[in-house]
Amino acid sequence: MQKKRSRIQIINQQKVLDAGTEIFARYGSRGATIDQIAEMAGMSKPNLLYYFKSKKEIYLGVLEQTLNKWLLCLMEWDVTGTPEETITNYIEKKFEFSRDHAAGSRVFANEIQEGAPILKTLLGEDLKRLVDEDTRVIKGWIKDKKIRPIEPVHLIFMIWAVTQHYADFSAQIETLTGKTLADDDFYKQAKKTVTQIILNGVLK
Amino acid sequence: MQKKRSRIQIINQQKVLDAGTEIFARYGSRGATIDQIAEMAGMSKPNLLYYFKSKKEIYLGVLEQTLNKWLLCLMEWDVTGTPEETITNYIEKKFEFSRDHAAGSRVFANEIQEGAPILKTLLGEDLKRLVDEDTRVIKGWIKDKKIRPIEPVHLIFMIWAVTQHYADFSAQIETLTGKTLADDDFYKQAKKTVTQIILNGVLK
DNA sequence: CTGTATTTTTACCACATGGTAAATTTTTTA
DNA sequence: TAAAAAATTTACCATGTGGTAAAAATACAG
Repeated sequence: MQKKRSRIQIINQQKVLDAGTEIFARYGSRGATIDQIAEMAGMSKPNLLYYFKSKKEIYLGVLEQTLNKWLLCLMEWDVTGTPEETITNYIEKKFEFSRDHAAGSRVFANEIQEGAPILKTLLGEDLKRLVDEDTRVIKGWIKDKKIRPIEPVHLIFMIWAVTQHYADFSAQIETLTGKTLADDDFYKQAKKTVTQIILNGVLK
Repeated sequence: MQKKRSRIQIINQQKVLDAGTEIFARYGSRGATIDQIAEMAGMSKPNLLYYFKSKKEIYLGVLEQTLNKWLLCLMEWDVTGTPEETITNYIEKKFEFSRDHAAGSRVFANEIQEGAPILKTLLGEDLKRLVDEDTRVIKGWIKDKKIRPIEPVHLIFMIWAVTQHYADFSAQIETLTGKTLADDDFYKQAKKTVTQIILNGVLK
C-alpha cells in the first residue's frame, strides 16, 4: 500500500505535472527535457527527480491525469434528451475541455502522433467501449428516424476533430483570426457555428 | 546563383526529405534525431550532413516541401460552381491530401504545437490571404442566400480540422475502427459522411 | 584510361541531457 | 526543542546527439 503523501509532496507533484503538461504539449515525450520541466515547475532537476524517478514517469503521470479528465468529459454526456439536446451538450462539453485543457489536449495529440505507445495500453478497451456505446445511441436515433442516416463513428470523429482543433491549432487560429478560445466572444461564436452546422447536418 | 545539382544529389536530398518527413512527423523538430533520419534514409549521418548542413536545414526543407503541397491543395479549389459543388470539391481535395500526405500533415501539426516558429515566417501572410479570400466567397454565398448564415472562418476551420484529424489521429482511428484512410472503402465512407453533414449543415 | 570532382566512410569532439550519490537544509513529530 | 524524516542542493557521471575533419572510395568528364 502507498504511504500517505505529505503536504509538500502533493503540491510539488502537481507542480511537476502541470509544468510537464505544458512542456510535453509543446515538444512531445521525446523532445521535452527534464531541465525545461524543472525550470517551469520552479525547482532544480534533482529535486524534481526526487518526486518522479524518471522522465518517463513524469510523462506517464501527465498522460494519466490528462486522460482521466478527457474520459470524464466524454462520459459525462447525457443521452436522455433529444438528439438535438444531446449533441449540443456533447459539443459544449468538448469545447469546454479544449478551452480549459488546451495543453493537455496537445499532449494527447502528440502521444498519438508518436504512435500512441503508452496511450494504447493506458486506454485499453475503455475508449473503444465508449465509442461503441455512443455509436449504439446514434444508431438508435437513425432507426427511430430522429436524425439522418449517417455513419455514426464519423460524426463522433467530426466532433472530436473540430473541438480538438481549436486547442491543438490555437497558434494557427490565433495568427489567422487574432483570437483563441480564451476570448469569450470567439469561444461562443465558434461553439455556436460548429453546433449549428453539425445539428443542421444531422437533424432531419 | 545555385550550382546545378548532380543526379546523386537530387536522389539523396529527396531521400533525406522523405525520411525527415516521417521522423519529424513522429517526434517533432526537437525530438527527432539526425541518426534516425539517416537510418531511415539509408545513409550514414556524416553522409547525410554532406547534403544538409544541419538538422535545422533538414527541418526547413521538410517544412517547405510540405507547405508547398498544402498551399497548392488549398489554392486548387474552384469557386465557379455552386456552393454545393465547391464545398464538395474542397472537402475532397483536403481528404486526398490527408490520405496522400499523412506524414506531412503531422509535421505541420507538430510545428504548430511547438508554437509555429518557422511556419509563421515561412507562411508570412500567404495563408491569411487565402483564408480571407475563402471567407469573402462564403460571405457572398450567404448574402445571395445560397447557404445559411454562418461564420465563414469556423466553417473553414471545421473542414481543415476534420480532414486533418484523419491524418493526425490515424493511430487512434485505427485502434477504434481498425481502418485508416489507406483503406479505400473507409476513405469513401469518411469523405461521404463528412461531406453530407457539412453540406446539410450549411445549405438551405 | 586518367585525372578531377564528387561522394562516402572513419574517427572523432563538444555539449546537452538523463540520472545518481551524498551532503545540507528544512519540516515534521514526539 | 531535539531527534527523525523529508526536502533540497551540490557535485557529479555516462550516454546520446549535433556536428566536423580528413582520408578513402566512387563517379565522371576529357
